[in-house]
Amino acid sequence: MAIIKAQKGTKDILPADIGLWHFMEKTALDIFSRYGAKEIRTPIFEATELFARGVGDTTDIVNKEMYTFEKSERSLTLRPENTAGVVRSFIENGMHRLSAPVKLWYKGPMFRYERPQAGRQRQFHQVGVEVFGIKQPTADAEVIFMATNYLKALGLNNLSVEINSLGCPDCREIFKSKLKEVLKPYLSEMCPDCQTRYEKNPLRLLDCKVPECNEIYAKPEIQSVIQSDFICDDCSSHFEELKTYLNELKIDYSINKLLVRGLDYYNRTVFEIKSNSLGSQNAVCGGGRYDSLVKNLGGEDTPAIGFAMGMERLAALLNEKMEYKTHAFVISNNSLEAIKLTEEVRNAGFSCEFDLTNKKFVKQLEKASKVAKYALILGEDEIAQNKVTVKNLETSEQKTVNRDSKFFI
RNA sequence: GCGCCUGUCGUCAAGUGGUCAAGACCUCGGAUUGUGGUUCCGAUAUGCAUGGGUUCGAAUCCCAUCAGGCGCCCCA
Repeated sequence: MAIIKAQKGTKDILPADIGLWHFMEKTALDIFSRYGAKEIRTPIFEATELFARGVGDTTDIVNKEMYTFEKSERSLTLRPENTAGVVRSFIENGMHRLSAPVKLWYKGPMFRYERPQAGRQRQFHQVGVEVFGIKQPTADAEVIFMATNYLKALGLNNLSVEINSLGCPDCREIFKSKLKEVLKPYLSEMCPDCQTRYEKNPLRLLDCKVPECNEIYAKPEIQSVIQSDFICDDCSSHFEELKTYLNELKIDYSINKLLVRGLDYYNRTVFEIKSNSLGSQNAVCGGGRYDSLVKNLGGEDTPAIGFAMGMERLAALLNEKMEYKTHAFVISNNSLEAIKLTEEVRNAGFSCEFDLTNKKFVKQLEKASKVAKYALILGEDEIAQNKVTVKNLETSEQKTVNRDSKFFI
């Protein structure tokens, strides 16, 4: 009979890798807590409309990548990202009445119907942070600190931070129309993708990889528009203040004027953190400010900023195996005594196992050396004297001690 | 949705039309009569993703399907 396999783009996280995931999750709790962030867990599925209104119905994520299904005449969707869900919960639970800022973090699976490739799955995991209620750039800085400190705590150093400001809706519209105007004469020479982007999201034109397009965009009159500081005075001073904080705190970053991001809700600050050892899906973190999303979803007008990180991509960079070893393995040909001692050690708070099949001494020791740090040898002599021989399986040191002493620590 | 590549034991892998489909690791059994990870012996694919086709003969050639990898698009 044919076996049933995991679905395309989904993966098991096996015991051999789970240590790494526990490490990422524990570090998230540890680091984000230092900033006063609290974990929130929202449902895996939400009303489809939440994503259409929240993420934006012109985005690819909403247009072609959602897992949507009908149940009891409702249209439901497996969350493709978690900002919309967290915002929904923020509004629904009246969190705007909590003392600002409200700092939330989350981790969990997300679902996007895409062609899988390196660093991209259909079910993948994100860990992210959202900070609500602060319009000042101090929040932008703090969110970027949270991201960089988390990555540092994981032991990831060779990552580059890129930032940009998209401006507010007003100044962005002016920039968009300027850009479209200067590009209009070349529209017919651009690649088909760029022609649709020209209408849909002109800002995205700029990081096209087709050589012909790049030639066009390299023209002086177009570069002068791209490189111009189009953002208004308020947006500009917000961005300058953020840069001051990053400079003073010695965060290594660069400004990428082409950094746009694909979700509709961003304004002002956007940022990405990239690795150069991940192939083409190289962003481990993406985030930005979304000051109008809470209001657009029906809540009180509340500024907000956040980020999300792809945990599979982090795991790919953290290639160390963190396999758990059992603390102790009891070796004895007396099953009853082995059970008793094993339970004693477990009750003292340590992981412990014994050979359930009562194999020969040598086999038990061999098994112990594979799975445990210590062997607790309980032979005829030890039982008779109420003792146990404790052997360190890495150093081979061993000593025989009284059974009731704290030998296992 | 598009392009390129791949699919042999749990894992890595040899084999490119004609002996019983190498080998290694893992796993399991045994030997060495209480000391392993670093000894020795043995077991483990009538099967080469699946379904068709070509051929006297196919894991090896062809087609389709499925799955995987990489890239485009997009994104974490």
